[in-house]
Amino acid sequence: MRYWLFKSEPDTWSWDNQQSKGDLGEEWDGVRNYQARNFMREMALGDLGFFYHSQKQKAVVGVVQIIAEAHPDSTTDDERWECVDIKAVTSVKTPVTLDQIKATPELADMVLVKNSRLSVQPVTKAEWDLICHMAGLEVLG
DNA sequence: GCCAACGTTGGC
DNA sequence: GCCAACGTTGGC
Repeated sequence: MRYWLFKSEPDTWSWDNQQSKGDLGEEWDGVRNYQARNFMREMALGDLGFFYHSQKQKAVVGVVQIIAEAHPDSTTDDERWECVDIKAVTSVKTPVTLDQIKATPELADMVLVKNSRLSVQPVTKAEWDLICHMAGLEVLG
């Protein structure tokens, strides 16, 4: 079991949008970055991830699960680009903001902090557990 | 709205 | 294979 973080601009695709898809989930399409794509190729069915709102809110707002491993991105004919499907699992009780993450020494090495432009990124088990705790969630996975 | 950081593209 | 130019992202 590995852990991930998916970043989205809420104006483009929000947590509400994601939740409205229910258990059917949705393709995490549109990624045009090799690093992000490579992480998606590493994802396994059942892996969990955080759903992060960039821009205005800048906070972890939900938990998602991988429901389909990497496959061609239906929004392009360019076969380089692949994506996974994810579904919403649960909303956080309390959003965990970027400010909080930055202010937490144990989270200072997160990719979210170190490489703020990467839209799909790995999260360590320790980071996962701590953020779940900060979000008011039972630790999942 | 600005700008820094970063990734990609294309010419050489 | 290098590097300048360009486009995009995301925090501020």
